[in-house]
Amino acid sequence: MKSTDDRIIEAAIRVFGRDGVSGATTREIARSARVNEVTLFRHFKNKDELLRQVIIQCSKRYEHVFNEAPFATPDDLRHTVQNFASIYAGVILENEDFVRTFFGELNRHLKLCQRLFVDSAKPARLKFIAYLQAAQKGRLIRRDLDVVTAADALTGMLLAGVIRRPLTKALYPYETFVETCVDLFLKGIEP
Amino acid sequence: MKSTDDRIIEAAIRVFGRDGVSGATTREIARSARVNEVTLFRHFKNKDELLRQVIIQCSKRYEHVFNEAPFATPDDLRHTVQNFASIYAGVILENEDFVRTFFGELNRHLKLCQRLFVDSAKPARLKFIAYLQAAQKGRLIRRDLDVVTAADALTGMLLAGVIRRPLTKALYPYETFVETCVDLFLKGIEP
DNA sequence: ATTTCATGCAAGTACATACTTGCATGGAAA
DNA sequence: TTTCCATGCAAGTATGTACTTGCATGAAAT
Repeated sequence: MKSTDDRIIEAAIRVFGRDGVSGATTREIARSARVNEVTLFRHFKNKDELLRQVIIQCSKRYEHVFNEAPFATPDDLRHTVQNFASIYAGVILENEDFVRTFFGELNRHLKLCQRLFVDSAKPARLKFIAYLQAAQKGRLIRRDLDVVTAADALTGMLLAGVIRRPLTKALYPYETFVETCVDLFLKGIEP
Repeated sequence: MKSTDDRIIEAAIRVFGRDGVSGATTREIARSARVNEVTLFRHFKNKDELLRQVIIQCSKRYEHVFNEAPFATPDDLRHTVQNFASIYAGVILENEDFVRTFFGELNRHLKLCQRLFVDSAKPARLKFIAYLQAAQKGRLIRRDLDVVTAADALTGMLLAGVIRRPLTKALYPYETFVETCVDLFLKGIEP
């Protein structure tokens, strides 16, 4: 049995993702959580506080997924990149609407978005970059490449694929797109 | 001397970009256009109609930029890709807030966003893809690559770079990121 | 000189939304 | 059994926002 807090947060995630932050109403969130609107305000001081808790909750979740799934396979660069890309793509695809909405809110909620998108993925990002740097020392990646920027270029492709998905899903499935991105990246970093 | 219509649309572009679609108020748009709020409603039936006109106006602008700037240089793949990337990056970077906001609105205004992001860039996109296909026939690009998806991967990197910019600009300037993307892409498509 | 027209301004309407208060209820803990 | 405590419900407040109406004004067209 889920706690009322959790039900409200789950509902808020759905409604924020669907209607946007200022488009989401406390009434609709409460309705979606099957809870009286008053109960919502008994659990969360106000809409802003609810938003904060939603972000904190989601950040923890993302961080957990990133940290639980080991992606680095020693001596197998291709495999490592594929794993990393697949985990990263998986997380954002599962939270497609939510992710899209909050990138749209970047200017209006910079701090929260930083926690949501940067802090939660930081350990995994650093681990991936460290792996690339090691591979670069081992001559598996060309020396003239800035692997930090390159890593962000990879996640950027995957992110854009999700954000644009409603515009492109008639053209190709997202999985195909991810494959091409990984393919491009791997060929692109070769010496 | 700019027409009142134009002043209102310019203001709406700014305010929509800054405050989001449902966050933007007609009062604030009017204020920003230095026009009485009543005047705004005399020129545009309602907020939705103003939104439509804003999108139409911006689409035309983007389309114009894409069509005016010739990027294809025969027999110089690198140059062509660089040109295309630089034009594409230029347009979205100049409209950073607006672009971010409306990608966040993709689910809620699919049709308008399609016009804004897909239709306006369609001719340029097709031209670029045709160029890549020709280069692929000329053995400048590896045969196993799906150039359509690859082209979208390139624009995806550039787009994500802009959308994430408030989160990354402390790390590297956008221009550096664009260079790395083009570099990765060019190496990635080589036979 | 007269008319036309775009605009400003003051005021107001209707509605939605965030948030509050007071009371009733039912189930779990004491 | 009694006491809590979380919740529901009805009602209400305060504010913001889209949008309207009526009138005044000044500049340009006739």
